[in-house]
This record gives sequence, structure tokens and C-alpha cells, in this order.
Amino acid sequence: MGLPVDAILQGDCLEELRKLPDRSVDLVFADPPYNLQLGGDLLRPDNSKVDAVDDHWDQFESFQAYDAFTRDWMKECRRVLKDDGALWVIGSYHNIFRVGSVLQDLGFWILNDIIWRKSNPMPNFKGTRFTNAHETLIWAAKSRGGRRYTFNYDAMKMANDELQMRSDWTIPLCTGDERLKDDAGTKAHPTQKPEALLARLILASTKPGDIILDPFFGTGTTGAVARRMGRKFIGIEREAEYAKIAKARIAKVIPATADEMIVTGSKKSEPRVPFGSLVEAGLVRPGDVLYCPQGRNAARVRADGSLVVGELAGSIHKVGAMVQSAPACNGWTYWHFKTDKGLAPIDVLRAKVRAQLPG
Amino acid sequence: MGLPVDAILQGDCLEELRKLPDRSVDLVFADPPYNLQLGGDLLRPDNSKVDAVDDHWDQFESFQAYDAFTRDWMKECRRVLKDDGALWVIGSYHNIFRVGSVLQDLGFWILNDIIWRKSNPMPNFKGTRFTNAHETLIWAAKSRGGRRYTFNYDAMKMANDELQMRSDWTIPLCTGDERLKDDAGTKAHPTQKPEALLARLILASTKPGDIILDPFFGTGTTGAVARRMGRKFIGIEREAEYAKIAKARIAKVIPATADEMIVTGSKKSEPRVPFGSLVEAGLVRPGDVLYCPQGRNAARVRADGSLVVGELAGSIHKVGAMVQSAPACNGWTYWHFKTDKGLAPIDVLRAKVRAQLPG
DNA sequence: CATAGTACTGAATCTCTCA
DNA sequence: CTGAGAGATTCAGTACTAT
Repeated sequence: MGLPVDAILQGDCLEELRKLPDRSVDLVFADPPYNLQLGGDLLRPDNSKVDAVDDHWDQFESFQAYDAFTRDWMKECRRVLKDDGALWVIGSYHNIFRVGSVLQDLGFWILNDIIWRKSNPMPNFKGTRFTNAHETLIWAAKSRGGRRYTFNYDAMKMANDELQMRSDWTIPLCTGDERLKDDAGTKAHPTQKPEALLARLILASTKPGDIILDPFFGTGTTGAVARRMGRKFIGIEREAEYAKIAKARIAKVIPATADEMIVTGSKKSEPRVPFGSLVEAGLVRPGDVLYCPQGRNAARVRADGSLVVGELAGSIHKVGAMVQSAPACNGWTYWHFKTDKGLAPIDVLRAKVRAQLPG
Repeated sequence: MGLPVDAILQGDCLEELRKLPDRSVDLVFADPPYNLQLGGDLLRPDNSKVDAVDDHWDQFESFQAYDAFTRDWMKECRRVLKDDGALWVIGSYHNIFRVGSVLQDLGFWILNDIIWRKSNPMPNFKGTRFTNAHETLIWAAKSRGGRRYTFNYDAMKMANDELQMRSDWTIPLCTGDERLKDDAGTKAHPTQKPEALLARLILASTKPGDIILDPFFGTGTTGAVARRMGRKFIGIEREAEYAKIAKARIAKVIPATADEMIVTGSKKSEPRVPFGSLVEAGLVRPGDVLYCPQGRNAARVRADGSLVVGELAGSIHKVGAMVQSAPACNGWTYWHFKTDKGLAPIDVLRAKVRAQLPG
């Protein structure tokens, strides 16, 4: 079966999820309903309806029902996820502890919990509690120790003025022009999420062209941001009205070109260059001497790219570690060669070689 | 049976709890084991080893075992709590979802989840995830619609410069003189909490003279702060060594008189706004062009907030410095965007975002 | 004595590839 | 599957030493 990409599937979340093939999407973003007292929305595992909640026992019953509902959609999402895929869920204290527990029980492996710190939350009018100024997102890999999830660490660091991005994100509520209104001018959806929130998590955890599944699509924030950022989406939404609004909204979005979506890449993704190839290329010659940053230790280069210091011999990394008595060492930044202007790290020479590589 | 007030009960948490009478304490603060599941050693970039929390008391066989443990101690705490009492629990993503679910299942009614936002967290050394920069506290009443819990709304508002106290609290880690050391100068307890955290929640949710129970007393932060703030405490701690340290610590505390109960206001400085967040917010778009003051140099914006000029790429500051061949550059004042009235510095956009931020 | 520089540390689920 | 080797990776703050 083909995958319905860049499409909104109007229908029941579970039914539509079941139609999707195994291991077919890269990311799931879910903003599930969390009204635990919503009798009409929640069914017990035996499909009986949950009544209004007022005493302790009923409350427990409704948690059970919510857990079952959560387990159902989340299990399907897990099936549909690729092995190197990941899940994001957002919620508040009403539901996030249920959601987090179920997610762990299903085998997802939590990577971070992220705090959406609202810069302009609604105050607590009655003065009975603290201003509820945040929501919680959970970011989880499909399984522990499975295939590696996507995390664009360097792009995130860049987006945060060259400091590691933290687990608390300060982002305003969705208001103003961004907030969708119906014809009467009232908000089209009660819990529309800000595009900035989706933009950050999509930039962090997907690559251009990735497929993002949103089983509670609402008015399509996920789809709009995915398209704007050169990603693909699949949205599931039960309410025809929301689906219609989402479709119109997304149609207006101009997709980014691949060129616009290039971000700061990691060093890990750069092609490997063995030190020996610098010797082969003549950038370093057998017999040359390399120095540690302060110039105290000196090593001699051999024709095969190994270094020699006294009795010690081995790779640039191994010898670097040995002369420092350190458990490990990055030889590329540790060893230096002499230039007119002083010592320069051999990493400079590696960069020269990389610049000439194809692709 | 008399209540052992201002005392440390050395023994197993459950056994000691069972000795306490029903409905006898006003508040429970619990800092249970987090059930971290660490891999091997973790080295920093400078090759020093991270001192991990690998103590035996943090080891559990499974989530099920952890849930059962949680249910046991929490059930007893609920019994011991007065009907107008409340519970605070602290945890991280490793355990807080389990804890929150169990708490709801037992009939506790969540009032807020509070984020302890660490101003100086440990970084993620390997660049694999977001910096884990917060912990979560749950504040819950004994039951829904039961007798009214204590919340000192005005004291909290006063402590927050006349603004409603929010659900995210920025507080530094416990370091320096406050951190208890053993004779060898190493930390006495691996997870000592800052007194400022306890001070805020005690001020918010107890009255002078109230009794605070801490079933995982450790080195007695709860007791020390309770005493300092004119509250009473009961601490339970299994390890004799911790109990001993706690006892000595608390003995040194001078209880405050009522008029000394002043809360230190939070230091405010201008919040940092990364350039990347302007891109997320849509104030600048990937592909947009920025100009130097005279309009000669032009740079293209990428989705992660980095700039590109020819072969050069990096932050607004770095690229600004490079195009000028200067050692440093303030990108906020150097780079400009086009408006109807000519060029304007991007600092203008930053001011817009800052105007919306919380302190 | 003041200032600059070095060392150390904090509840952390912390690499990837190829043989 | 495991093991070995290449090589990538940190922020805020305190305490102490050197100049």
C-alpha cells in the first residue's frame, strides 16, 4: 500500500492508523486530548462509556479508560514508526504522567522531557494555585539501544547562540495573526500550538524530506510547519471542520527549497580522512616532527601514518593519549606542525584534504 | 501515640511510616530515588570522569518494581496526612511519570506541576540530547474537593516582585558552602537539594508551626529549612551516616521569628534571546538576506539561525567578525534587515521578543 | 591586595563503525 | 554478537594558585 504523504486522513485516529504500513514514518508528533472528564470521548477497554467523574472510584475508572485510549493510539504509532524514528507527545499535568508511563511501558525510550515555558500564560484568576505557565513534551526513541535517532545537535546549538539547547524552551502562546479564527472571529481550535514550538522540534529531530505523522492533527500546525521546513506530513483528524481548515491553511504555505533547509552539520557526518592519507598526499612527510600544543612533546611521523615518541608508537590518537597518560585523545587537535606563524593543528591539513574530496 | 516532632527516625521508610498515626502531618515532601538507568562511565571532553549516582538505593529491577515501591510509601504518606494536607514529590523524567500516575491512582489531586529550572545544570557532554536542565515537582492535595489545602498566594506574589508566581522556578544547584562535605572534602550526599527550593515550597504551602514529613530525609535539607522557617519536621532516613549529618546540620539552624520570614527576590537580568528563536518565531525567515550597516556585505539566514556569506557560515557574531576581519563582532547591531524606511538592525526584532518574555 | 588563570564539579538513562 | 579503534564532546560557578 502506498503511503498517503502530505495528506489529511479524515476519520477516527485508531482506524486510520491501522491502515498505515509498518515502519514507514520518521517522526510522530502527538497532541492528544487530555480532558479526563470528557465522557463522550473516552471509552473503557470494553467500549462502555465512562460517566461523569465525581468520586474517587469513578476518577480511577476514568484514568483507566484514558490509559487504555493512550495505549491504543500509541501502540499503533510505534508500529508505524521506522526503527530509527522518534515520538514527541505534548501534555499538561492532567495527562502527561499517564502518557509518560504508558510510553515507557510500551518500550519507548525517553530521550528528554522538554518544558514549553510560556512567555505569556493565562494568569490564575482566583489566586488558588501557581500560574500554570508551561506544558511538557516528551521526546522518545522507538526503543532503548535501537537504531540511532536523529538529533541535529549542532543546528540546535547554533539556534541557541552557540550554547547547548536546554530542556526548557521559552516560546509565546499562539496568538495574533497566527491564531486561526472562524468566520465569526472566534478561535477555530481551542488548543492551537505555536508554530515556533513545532519548528524547533522538527529542526531538532528530523532531516529534510522526512515524514512526520500527527494522529491528532487539529488545524494542522504540524503540517504547515513541516511543509514550510521541507518535510512531509500525514495528518489524521476526526472533525471534518478542523480538517477543512487545516487543508486550506497548508495550501497557503510555501515549501522551503532544499537549499534553504541546509543547517549547521556535525563533524561526525564529515567524511573520514585517515592521517595516513595526509602522508600519501605529501602534506606531511615521513620523518616530520609533530608537537603537542605547548610544544613540549614531540613525535616523528612514519610513512604509514603512525607516530613515534621514544619507545611508543601507534596512531596519532593512541600516541597522543599515551604521552598525556589520558584515557583518550583526539590526535587531530592535539598534534601540531610548525609554520611561519607558530604551531598549527594537523586538523588544518585534514580540512584541506576534505575540501578536495568529491561530493 | 505521640508524634515524634523535630526528630529523625532512622530506619526503613515504610516501617517508620507505619508507626505514625493517621491524619497527623500538614505536608509531605518526598525526594525518592529516581531510578536512573546509567550505562558505563561518562567522560567529559577534558577526560575527567563524571561522579555518577550509582548508589545501591537507586537500583530497581523494573518499572513494575519501582511502581510498587512508589505505591507503598505514598499510600502510607496519604494515610498520615491531614485531610487539608498536601504532598510534594520531586523527580526527573526517569521516574516522575511513574510517580505522577501512582499519585493520581491513589486519589491525590494534582494542584500544579512545578519546574525547577536549573540555572547551572551539567551539560550534555556527548552532544546526544538536549541539556537536561530541569527537574519536576508535583504538588497535590490529599483528595479532590476535600478540605481546603494551604496556599499563601500573597506571600508568593510578594516574593515574585508583585507578579503571580509561575509554575517554573529558576534556582541554582546546591553548590559552594551550602553543599555538605565529609571530612575528606567530598560531597556528603549525591543529590542534596538547594535550600531555596524547599524554602519556596514551604513558604507557599504551609503555615508557621505546621508539621512537614520527609520520608527520604537524606542530609536533612527539609528539616533545616523547616526549622529556619518556624515549621516542624519529621524525617525518615535509612542510612545512619546521612541521619547523623542531618542531625548536626539542623542543630546549627536558628529558627526564624515570624518577622524574619522574608523571601529573597529573584535577581533579574535581561533574558538572553538567541537569534535562532527569531527564525522560529517567523520574524526572520530562512533564506532572508541581512546586510552590514552600509549595505555592502550581505548574508543569508539559515533555518537554525546561522548566517552564510560565500563559503563562510556560523553565528551572527562569528560571521560578522569574519567579514570584517575583526576579532569579534556584536551581530545584533552589525546585521540589518530591509524595511520600508531603509535598513534597521536586527536588535529591533530582539527587543520585540524580549518585551513578551517573563522575568 | 587585586586580578588573572587553572582546576574542579553538578540526579546523566551521553558514540559510531568496522572487523 | 563483541571488541577495538577512531575521534567527537561542556556550561556556570566556585575554589584555589600564580602573578
